Amino acid sequence: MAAHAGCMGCTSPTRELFACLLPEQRARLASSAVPHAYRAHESLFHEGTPALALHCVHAGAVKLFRRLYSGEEVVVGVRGAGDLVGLRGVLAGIPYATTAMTLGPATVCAIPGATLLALLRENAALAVRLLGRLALESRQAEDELVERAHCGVGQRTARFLVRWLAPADAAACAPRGEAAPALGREEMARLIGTTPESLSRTLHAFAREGLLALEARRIRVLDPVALRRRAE
Amino acid sequence: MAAHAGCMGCTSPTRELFACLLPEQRARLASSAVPHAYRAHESLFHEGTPALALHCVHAGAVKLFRRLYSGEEVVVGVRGAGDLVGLRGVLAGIPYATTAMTLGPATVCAIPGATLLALLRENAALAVRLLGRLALESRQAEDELVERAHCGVGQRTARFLVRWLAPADAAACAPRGEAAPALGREEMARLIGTTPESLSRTLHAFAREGLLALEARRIRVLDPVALRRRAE
DNA sequence: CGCTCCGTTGACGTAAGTCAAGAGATGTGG
DNA sequence: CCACATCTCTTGACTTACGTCAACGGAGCG
Repeated sequence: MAAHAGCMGCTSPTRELFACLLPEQRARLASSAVPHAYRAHESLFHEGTPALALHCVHAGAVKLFRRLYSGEEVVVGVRGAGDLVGLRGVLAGIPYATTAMTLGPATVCAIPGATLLALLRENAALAVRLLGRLALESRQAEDELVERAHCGVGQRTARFLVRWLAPADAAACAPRGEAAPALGREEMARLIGTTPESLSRTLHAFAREGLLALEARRIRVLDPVALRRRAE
Repeated sequence: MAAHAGCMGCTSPTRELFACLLPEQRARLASSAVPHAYRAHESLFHEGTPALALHCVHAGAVKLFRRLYSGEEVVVGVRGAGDLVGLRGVLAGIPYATTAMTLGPATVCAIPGATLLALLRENAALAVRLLGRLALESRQAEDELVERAHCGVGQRTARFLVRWLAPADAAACAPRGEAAPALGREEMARLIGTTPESLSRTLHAFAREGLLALEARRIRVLDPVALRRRAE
């Protein structure tokens, strides 16, 4: 158990989620949930493979994407500390629809699907909470769709930067304090749903307007208010 | 009960979903699930309002959309016979994120959220099935996102026509046999995520290639194979 | 007959992807 | 420490797919 102190850390932003467990159940969860420190660009699971585990992101960030026949990857979402990854597949008993890959160093707990389903059968409150999470997941996908459909690259970029660099709700979640990993242009572009070239132009346009400072690999926000307004 | 024969019809494509109910439970469902015949362009519920009921589409088609500040609507999905609408809001206890509106005449059952949640508490099997549906909903949104992100208007149009006009799985679901309602260009364009002008051009391009015949308000598929290939 | 509405078509504008070349970085071996 | 190779980023020129605007045409209807 002591060995899994880190995993109870895993349940830290997720603590509320598992707060409804009985001590015995919590122990069971702790003993089978295996926390793992990933390095950058490691994958948690692959599109199309059976959903064996639910992943709780403790620290770091994870991108979810599908690979098209053409080989290019379409990112459908990014998850950070406190988020669950792979919930849908586990709950519905269907294969993962996306590949999950860390964007930087990350700590992630893997909760075996069987364990989760067992807990879920015993504890209705947990079921309700997970349901809420699944609903959130569905909503996020929809939001993402609307955003891509309607917003231009500029707006999407601004929105991304706000979410990525701003510990907006830093007040609430302490572990989010960690600096977001510096991304390459290629990767950042994919997360936003554009190309490195277009991203570069957009970024420099923002810099010219005094919103950002571009230094080496680092992006510093100079005018958060204007940036947020740009994100609408 | 006899009055609700139509509603057990409502559970017809959905029959499998509610097959797990005990007779007593099924009776309870039947007595509170109210089937209603909608006319074209009536709304089932509105974005932002509390999710009071789960809607089962018995016949017809329903579009789900959000309205932007600008006033334009973004369609995030279309549901047909056998599909559930509004599941997410009811299960998660959050307001509807979209407005649901019939595309043509439609028969839809409204199951009060309270009734559903009560049944759900008693019947774990039902919970699991609904969960699967919610997972499906989440996946559909993701699919839609990938499609919009990657495919051009031509491909999306072809894909839409295949889904809309082809009783592809007509074998399985009999009630789907009904002709899809003829849509105006404006509406069809929105469903595809484009403009009436672009749609018109695309449609006529398809017609020139011999894939379609455009007669008055009706679109007839001349070469289903080629059309499907065009949809990838 | 003339109205309005919808669909069609053309001309044009624009955002963003593509291609290609250059400019910094970063790293490696001599 | 420099020379060289590699890689990422940036920039410019070009292309393309669509959206936008506007005019036109036909169908339905009073």
